[in-house]
Amino acid sequence: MQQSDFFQSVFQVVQLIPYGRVTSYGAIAAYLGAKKSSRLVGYAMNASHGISGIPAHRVVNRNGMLTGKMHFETPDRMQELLELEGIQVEDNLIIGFRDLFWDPSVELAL
DNA sequence: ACGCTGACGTAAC
DNA sequence: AGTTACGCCAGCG
Repeated sequence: MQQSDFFQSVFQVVQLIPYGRVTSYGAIAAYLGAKKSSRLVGYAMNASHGISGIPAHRVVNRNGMLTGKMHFETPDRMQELLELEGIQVEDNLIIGFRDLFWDPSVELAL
C-alpha cells in the first residue's frame, strides 16, 4: 500500500458515510484516535483523488463549510453533488449541518 | 537532503 | 467573543 494506514482508515470511514449525510475531518480523526491530526484527514482526502468510491464531497470542516471544494474537478462540483443528495448548501455552508452530521465515533462505535 | 505548505481543530491571549 | 499561534504528517519544491 502506498498510503499510510491512517489514510486507509480515513478512506474506509468516508466510504461508510450514508447517502445524504456529511461528516467532518475532525470527527474522522477523533474516531481514529488522532483528533490532533485532523489536517491529515483533509490531506488524505486529497490523496483520494486517485481512488474511486471516496465521496469527499460529504466531508466538510467543523463549521460545515465546503473548504475543500476548490480541490474538486470544479469548485462548484462539491456543492452540486451535495445538493443532488438533498443537502442544501448556501455560500459554501451546509444548511442544517448539525442535523445532517454523521459522527463515525457515534454511528460506528456504538 | 531540507524545508514549506496544506481539504482542520483546539488552545491560548 | 474574536484573533493568533501551534500541532499533526505526508507530499512537493
